[in-house]
Amino acid sequence: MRATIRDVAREAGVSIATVSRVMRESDGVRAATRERVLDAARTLEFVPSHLGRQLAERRHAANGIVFPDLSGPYYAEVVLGYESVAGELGRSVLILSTRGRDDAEAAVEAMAERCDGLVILGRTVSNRTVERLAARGANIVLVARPPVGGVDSVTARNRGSARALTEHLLDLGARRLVFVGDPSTSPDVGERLRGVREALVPRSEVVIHHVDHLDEQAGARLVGDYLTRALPDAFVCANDELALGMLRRLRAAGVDIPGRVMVTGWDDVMAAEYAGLTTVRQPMRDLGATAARLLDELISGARAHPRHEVLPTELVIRSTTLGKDTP
Amino acid sequence: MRATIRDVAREAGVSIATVSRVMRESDGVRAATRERVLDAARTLEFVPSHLGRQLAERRHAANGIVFPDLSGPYYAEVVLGYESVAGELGRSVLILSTRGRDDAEAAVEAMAERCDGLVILGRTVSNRTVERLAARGANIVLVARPPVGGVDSVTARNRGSARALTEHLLDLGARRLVFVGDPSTSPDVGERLRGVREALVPRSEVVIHHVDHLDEQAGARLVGDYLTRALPDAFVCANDELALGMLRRLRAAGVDIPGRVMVTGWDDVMAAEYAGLTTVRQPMRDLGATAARLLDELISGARAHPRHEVLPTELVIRSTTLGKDTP
DNA sequence: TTGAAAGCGCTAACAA
DNA sequence: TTGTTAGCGCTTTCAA
Repeated sequence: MRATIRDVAREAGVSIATVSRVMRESDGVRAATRERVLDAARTLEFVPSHLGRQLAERRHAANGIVFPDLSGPYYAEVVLGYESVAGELGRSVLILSTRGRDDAEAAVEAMAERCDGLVILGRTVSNRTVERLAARGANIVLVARPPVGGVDSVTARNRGSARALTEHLLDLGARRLVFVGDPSTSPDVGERLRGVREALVPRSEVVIHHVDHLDEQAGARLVGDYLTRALPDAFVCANDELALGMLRRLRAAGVDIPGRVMVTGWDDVMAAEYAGLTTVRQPMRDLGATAARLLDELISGARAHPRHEVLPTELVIRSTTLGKDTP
Repeated sequence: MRATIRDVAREAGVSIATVSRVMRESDGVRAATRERVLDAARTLEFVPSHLGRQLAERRHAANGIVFPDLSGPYYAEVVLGYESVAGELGRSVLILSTRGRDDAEAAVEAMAERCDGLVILGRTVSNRTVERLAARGANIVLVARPPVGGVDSVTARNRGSARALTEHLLDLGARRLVFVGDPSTSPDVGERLRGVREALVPRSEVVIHHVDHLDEQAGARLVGDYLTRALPDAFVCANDELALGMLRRLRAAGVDIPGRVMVTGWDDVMAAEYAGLTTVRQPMRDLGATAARLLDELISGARAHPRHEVLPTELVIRSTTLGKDTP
């Protein structure tokens, strides 16, 4: 059995209160006494129990982060940015992936019980759940999701860059665009579509091609629909994975890109560079880091009013819209 | 203030023990009583405190996982596989990234205090720390790292596939190989190099090109060294990112691949496919899932003797060793 | 500067 | 079937 505070107290010939003071480095303990306690702790290999401490302090010293998945580079980067800041702030990080979980909402609520606050990415849980948690007093920061009630949020600029991306396509002569992705799958995607629409000029148009999953398979699959009929001037994909999937099939079919059709993605994942994909880069790590800081302010009570941060994004032009096909 | 078990007991007119029984779904409570308690809990919005429960049960119901980084796809996938199994087993998952942390060892030891067991990936902490934790009674599973003492481990087959990969290169006529990566950075890399050596035939040779970081930048950088002098027949890279970085620079310099020089990676990340990179696929998600199961056995005390799992890997041949340069 | 004692919110052994 | 009570390991008044 591991040594407890009482064992140390006995060994050092002091009370448990004194041991507690020494271990917490609170002052008001004579140097000689402190030494005796530290000696005792060392010989007994005493390590204060987090469990006991947390119960007494009624705090977890841990934060949670909820995300749909970690396969794509996007969420992994966000989580990483989050972890690094949370770690610096002395908090442990609990993770929860809702992918393939039918009890996501319950799992998130359970998680909320185990930490002092949590970050929720994208469309992992319903607004109702967010509101219920907030009402219950949980500290919450939403990422890549529009604000709900008085809850903090951090998002990357979608509309403006989608507009810039679209203007780039229009400049190159594109008029018939197909937006690939479902605006209802994520708030981000909805905003991107809005940006595309805002950029339209007379005689240009955008058609939405709905897909359920924003992954390579879906992208590759939908190419078939277009090989038998007319191709648009450009495919504006909701994310890179979708675009990469399309690209592969289009190239395999010998379609000239960007000559015959242009393709764009969103995120600027690592593979995008190798595929020569024009896309929009998001500050993924910063999203996580910013969320961690906002959450810390909430937990430490340094701030009462909600904040909504919007981080900048950047258009990255490559060969799928400009230049020859080989990257 | 949130309701406690005592509030519910008072509201329902029973003792706290009964409330506890109902909340834990332990039987031996009359249906009518249970209903009264559940009603009271509902009206008071009572949610049992994990803190109190954990202290009483002296367990955390949480596992930790320690990794160097999450940027590459490799660790993200392992973590994902881990989280999904741990989640199913009803455990929360704590994460800790050692990247850019100078107090990694201390952070890991602190983490060990907050969970019932932990998984350690690669070379994140020293053997000494692993041994100290094990001696202290911590439940540990090592991933992508050779066994230490009586500690569980899970690794992917490195040597055999490295041998197969090398034989593939030799079959294509390669004789002068350069192994890129530092065997000392990770045990996996050391094993891969060993596999390469085992495959060598008379008049073939392998030279090691040491690099500190196994990322794209490092790969791109070291290409310069070879453009001014003779290229080998093949670059065998310790991972895909390194290979992708080299590939980009080599292609930019107009070097014919695989005609002039062949290139191979390891991991089969998403970008590898777009780059046409010959590589070895690892069951990344499975590594994490297997680790989670082993850890659960340790924690639940279902197993006493250490286990060492080795998962299969698969050679994936693409255009950087076979075929024309365009993927 | 130190100690005694009362919690923190729960579980679990024992008694009724 | 239910209640009483003693912890779990710590923090934190309040007194000395």
